[in-house]
Amino acid sequence: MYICPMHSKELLKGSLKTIILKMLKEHGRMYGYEITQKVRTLTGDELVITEGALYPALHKLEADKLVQTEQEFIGKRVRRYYSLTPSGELAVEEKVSEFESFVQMMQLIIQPKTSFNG
Amino acid sequence: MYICPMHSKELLKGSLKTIILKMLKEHGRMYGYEITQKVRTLTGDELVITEGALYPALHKLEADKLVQTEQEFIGKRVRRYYSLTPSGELAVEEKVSEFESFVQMMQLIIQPKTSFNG
DNA sequence: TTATAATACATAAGAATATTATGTATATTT
DNA sequence: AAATATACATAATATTCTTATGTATTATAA
Repeated sequence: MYICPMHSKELLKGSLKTIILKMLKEHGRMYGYEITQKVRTLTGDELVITEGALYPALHKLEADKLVQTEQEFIGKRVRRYYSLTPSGELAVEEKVSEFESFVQMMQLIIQPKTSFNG
Repeated sequence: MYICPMHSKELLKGSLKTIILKMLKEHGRMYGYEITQKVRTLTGDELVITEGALYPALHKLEADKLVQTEQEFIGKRVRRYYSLTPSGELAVEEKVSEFESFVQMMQLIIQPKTSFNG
């Protein structure tokens, strides 16, 4: 299985943790694979988070105590659930508003106001 | 002179070339330092492009033939003007619409539609 | 007039974060 | 039985920033 994701993956850089935290905020506890699938369906298969990006990001968030984990066994298969810590709850809001600020700044550059269509 | 830029510089990653190309598109030919200053004033000192990011990005764009340069001397000081090549003209549109697609995808994640406020 | 700040370029070391590839193993579908 | 999907993980590599440093000219303020 290999699906070509969005054209510019570069833009994902710096937004992945925001995405993960927001998904956990919205859906409560989730496991890694579940996050990638939810993001895919949410974005109509446009945004595909690779495992090589996802798991290191989750581990980093855990090391930073923004998420906490609990293991479960589904049959013999291990599943690692992630959920927000109190710090994580705060971090989501920060990250999301940072992103929104950034988009607003980008709009200033991308959609410059002229005397005609300003 | 050292001004603290936006909180999350991570987000810049992947957008810098888009910014540069769009600035050249809007303002015609520009030199590096001019780009940083224009971006700063445009964004109310929020987005500060550092030299260590700017010049390598410009050199990369030149190597990729998206921009072309001409040197000028202002007194004894060299100034290197950049402008879009035909490929660069195409690339701006691509990059900008990629960015806009990305933002739309992020909105799907960040502002999920509920049955109440959807 | 002289020190400081602004202008204007450049590059190197290091950090962060992604891609791509690989590995392991279980469960489900064809 | 084979292929695909589920579910984790990590290593090598690439990209792209930050931070720091370097050089040099011009303008401004003390």
